[in-house]
Amino acid sequence: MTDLETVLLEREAAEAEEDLRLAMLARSPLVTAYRLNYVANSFVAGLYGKMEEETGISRAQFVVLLCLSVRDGCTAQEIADATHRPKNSLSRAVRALEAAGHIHRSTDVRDQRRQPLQMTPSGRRIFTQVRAQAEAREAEMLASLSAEEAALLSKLLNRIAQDF
Amino acid sequence: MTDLETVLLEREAAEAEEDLRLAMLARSPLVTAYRLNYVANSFVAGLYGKMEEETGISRAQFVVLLCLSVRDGCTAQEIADATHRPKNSLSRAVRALEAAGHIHRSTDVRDQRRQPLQMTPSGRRIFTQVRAQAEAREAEMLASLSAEEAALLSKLLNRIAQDF
DNA sequence: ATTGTCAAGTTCCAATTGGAACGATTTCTG
DNA sequence: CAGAAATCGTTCCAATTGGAACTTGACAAT
Repeated sequence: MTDLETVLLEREAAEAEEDLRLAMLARSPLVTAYRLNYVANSFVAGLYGKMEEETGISRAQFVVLLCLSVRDGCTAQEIADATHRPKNSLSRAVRALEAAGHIHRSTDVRDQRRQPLQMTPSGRRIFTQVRAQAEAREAEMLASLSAEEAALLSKLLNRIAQDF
Repeated sequence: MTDLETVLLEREAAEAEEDLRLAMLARSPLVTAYRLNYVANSFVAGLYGKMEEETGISRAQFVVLLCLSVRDGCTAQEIADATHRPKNSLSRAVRALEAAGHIHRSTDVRDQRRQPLQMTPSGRRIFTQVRAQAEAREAEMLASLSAEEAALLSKLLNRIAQDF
């Protein structure tokens, strides 16, 4: 087989392979929802595997750190409510983060059921790392858009998220 | 406790509860990615449980039907490539759909490894049902946007999805 | 023809998941 | 104040998941 033939066949294969992918993005029922989920899945697919492997921080653990970065001292229950994640997996994530020394867990003296969580310096260090990875992935994601378009996208998503 | 007090306390509780949720949406690092994933999760969370319970169609099965609705006769491998879903779970979904009589699976005479899939009339019927559910959910999702804004959102997501 | 490589689909299995029940604590109600 | 109801976090366990190995088939190179 000549090089040219090889190239042509590879291109054809690549096109056939991408064909359904692009057809779905272009014409599937639920186009908007499909595109939204497609992009969201692509985002996390690339990210969490690498993150866990390089830093040992799982998806649930990252969510916890992200929440603490916004409101240090919040509880697992509040995180569960805010992110719609099952509280038992958050419980596991909290324990792992605590074991790794990335967060500190205390008991609310007013209400001993509540256990406010706080990032330790080690937690802040690791969060800086994983945030950088995630931000890089976000930048890749938005690379096809201009700054104005990206801002608009974010605004529209925010509007939807408010009561959804 | 008076009714008014009850209402006020409930509102306060609801606000405290939503506080972190809204704070995350407003100020978390990775705002755009966070909002995107939040909306995508909210979309599927409500949908797939109800869908499976009411029609017996799982998420993976829905994906297969959705692909067949765009390209009848495509194979499990093509679906896996197009949707980035592991092929073993698609294999299971295909078997279940076939067992339920919703799809027909043949063997490509040219290449006996390939098994083109086709919706049966029963499959088309059930797909009409689940598509209606999903479209209703999509409509809920987009309810906060005008038609123009929704179209713009879809366009921006499509642009991102093209090479991401 | 034979051998090696690759692709489609399946199966195996270890790990993860999340719903449900639980124990401990607080809050509500009568 | 006593009992009921609700809340926070944990544990249990059945089911799902997806990576990796496997089977079968196609095809290129020799």
